[in-house]
Amino acid sequence: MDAPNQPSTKTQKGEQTRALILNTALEMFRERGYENTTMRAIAEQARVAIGNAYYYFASKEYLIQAFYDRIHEEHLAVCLPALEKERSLKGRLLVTLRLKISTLEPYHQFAGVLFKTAADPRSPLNPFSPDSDPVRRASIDLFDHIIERSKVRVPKDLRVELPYLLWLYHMGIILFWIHDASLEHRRTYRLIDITVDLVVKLISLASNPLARPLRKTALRLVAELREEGS
Amino acid sequence: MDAPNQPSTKTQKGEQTRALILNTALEMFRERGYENTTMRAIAEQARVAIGNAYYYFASKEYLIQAFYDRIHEEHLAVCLPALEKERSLKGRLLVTLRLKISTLEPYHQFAGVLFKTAADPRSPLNPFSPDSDPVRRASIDLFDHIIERSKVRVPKDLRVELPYLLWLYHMGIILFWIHDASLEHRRTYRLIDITVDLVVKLISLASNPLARPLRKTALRLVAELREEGS
DNA sequence: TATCCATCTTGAACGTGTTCAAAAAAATTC
DNA sequence: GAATTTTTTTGAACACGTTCAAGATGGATA
Repeated sequence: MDAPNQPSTKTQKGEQTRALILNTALEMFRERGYENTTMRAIAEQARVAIGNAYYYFASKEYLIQAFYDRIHEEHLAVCLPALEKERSLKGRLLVTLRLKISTLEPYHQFAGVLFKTAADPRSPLNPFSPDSDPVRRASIDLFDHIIERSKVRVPKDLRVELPYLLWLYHMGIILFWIHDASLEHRRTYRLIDITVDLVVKLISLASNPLARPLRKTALRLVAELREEGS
Repeated sequence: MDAPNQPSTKTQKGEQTRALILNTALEMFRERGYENTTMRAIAEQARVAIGNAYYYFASKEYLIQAFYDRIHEEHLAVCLPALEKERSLKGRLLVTLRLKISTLEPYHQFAGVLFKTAADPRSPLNPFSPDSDPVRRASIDLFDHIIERSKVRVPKDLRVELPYLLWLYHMGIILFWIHDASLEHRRTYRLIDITVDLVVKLISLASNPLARPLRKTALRLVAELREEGS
């Protein structure tokens, strides 16, 4: 059995074929959308037998998993340099979220399917599922980095949970963007502006010593909800 | 063209066939799950041609739409009587949410698919889509009724938005329940207990005259997000 | 070089959701 | 009650995602 995200390719040639299929698929998804791109069409375009696509990707959905990985890479590539110039938490969050949306931009119509499958608790694409673990961790790490190198100081208990909470918040923004039919997704950018402001103020409030009991209660709730099973 | 929720049945016999197919489908969904129930199997069990099922339900997904309607009816049937004995907002919310979860109980494994398709912005099953309008309205009305006949007094501006906000909150609870793998979904019931308490306190806080500016800002944000398009 | 074996590739075949032209049944009109 | 129109019912046919037994490839071993 292979590790979920380490596809079964032991050869350089295999790696090439895998990349070829994935690139072809993503390009076609971007151009025609997910539903309108058949596995047969992908295989044909990549000049490969249909069974071969299934050798590298267990199902059509698994191509989306690979999409997650790529989006995260692209986002990092533009986001990290931009973050160098920002020290305030507010500025850092703004930059990160705006660039996330612009990175996703070419895939907007495709993104619907993305969250459709992601919402199924039994789907491997569910952002909370084990299969998504690596990307999720990497994504949460980015928010950790955002806080770490900003000027804000937050209490330890909150500091620990904050990256995860910000990641959740950022998922909420993406969910909104998916449903956002406004021109150039202006409403999403507006939502980012407004809520980043709110979030930063809220963090500031929650960091106040007077808010300690309330913060403890809230964090206990969060911790409980994150627990698994039983 | 037919109204989305008024299925194309002009005859009493048609209505019967429609009901037969729907009942057969829901029973099979409950017993074997959604994916494991094929349209062919439904048609066979209902002793009907497969094309006939498609005459009444545009797609397999539309059977879920009908499921929404039925769940809401069943919920009302147990909820309204129980609400007669409760006058506090807290008690009324607790009763409503607990009974909602217990009504959904038999369909837990099926519910995953439900939200999977519901999350797709282009799907007619999206709770925000026009096709879902009637059920959504009815569901929001229930929360209106909960507030109206409780003892609480809230400012007009909040009062107007509150049913919708509580409906959103209740959707969040259902989302959690879908992912809840704990025994008898204890964690969901616990979440209800904790968050109902929070929500009631929050409403109380927000109703305080001192909170007026903050409340206005928050409500403006909500109103803006509810807006459609452009 | 010849043999071997893991890796990669193939495409026919299966079951699925869905469509549609045609037939049957029922309702309406004359 | 016959003719006509509307509504309902039928099932073969289509395209899709997916599976799998069989074959091809190419590097390691002898």
